[in-house]
Amino acid sequence: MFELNSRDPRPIYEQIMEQLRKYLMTGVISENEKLPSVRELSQSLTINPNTIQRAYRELENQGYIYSIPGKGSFAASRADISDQRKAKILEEFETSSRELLFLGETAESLCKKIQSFEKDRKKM
Amino acid sequence: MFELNSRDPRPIYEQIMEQLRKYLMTGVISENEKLPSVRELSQSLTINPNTIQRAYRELENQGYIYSIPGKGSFAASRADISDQRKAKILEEFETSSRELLFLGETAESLCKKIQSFEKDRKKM
DNA sequence: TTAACTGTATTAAATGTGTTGATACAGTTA
DNA sequence: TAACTGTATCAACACATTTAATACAGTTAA
Repeated sequence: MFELNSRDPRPIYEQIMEQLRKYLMTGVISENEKLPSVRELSQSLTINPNTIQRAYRELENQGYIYSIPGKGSFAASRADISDQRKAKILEEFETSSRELLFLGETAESLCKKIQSFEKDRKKM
Repeated sequence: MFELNSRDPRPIYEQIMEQLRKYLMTGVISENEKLPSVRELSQSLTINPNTIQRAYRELENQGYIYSIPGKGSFAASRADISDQRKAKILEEFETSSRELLFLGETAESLCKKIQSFEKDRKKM
């Protein structure tokens, strides 16, 4: 389910966070679904449990997952994702949009891309 | 002109890169305009010249600026920005757009934002 | 030509972050 | 009770970032 890319310069815990977000968005993981345990995932990826723990802790802070001691970690509902996290994504959206416009992309071409992203979502 | 934010967790050289890109996009710095020299900027920011040098080196690799030994560093034209850099920005745009759609934003609301960004540009 | 600028390169040391490893404690479940 | 869960802590190591001190070469103006 989870995979690591040794060429990726980002920290391992960030790679895991990104993959889990992606699985949530694409429906590979559903709301309230149980995630692999810290130890289980650390064994299957051959990395230290502390690294998984860090990824899970930050994902919980951002509202993507919730953990119950003794039971496990679970995917949260998208309504639980923190406003702080949403604000950060909006900022990335604004920054990249403005730079693409600066580079010559038109508003129309960017809007078309967004509409095609939306179509991808509806296929699920 | 340039400022550092000690609360910003990003490396200093990245903060400088982001500010220069922003100044280029907003027209604060024009094409072929001379930038502060490595030593000058390092003194005004009270940081090591090597850190400025690194920011300038990477900005040059991405095509945002060009340097002439003995003369100085200058803002490049937007046409010189590397395709690799453009591809990276497009990727950030796609990632943030898809996640915002997942979080409930509509394609229409995102397109409206882009159109307002475009209006901001035309005011310059 | 000299002096004072420019960019660039190199090496070493200090610091912070990411990661590992080992260990421990408490709650849950069969 | 045994085997799971999450969580916490500490020490050690690797690596990236930053500083510091120099050095060299091209440009420019006095």
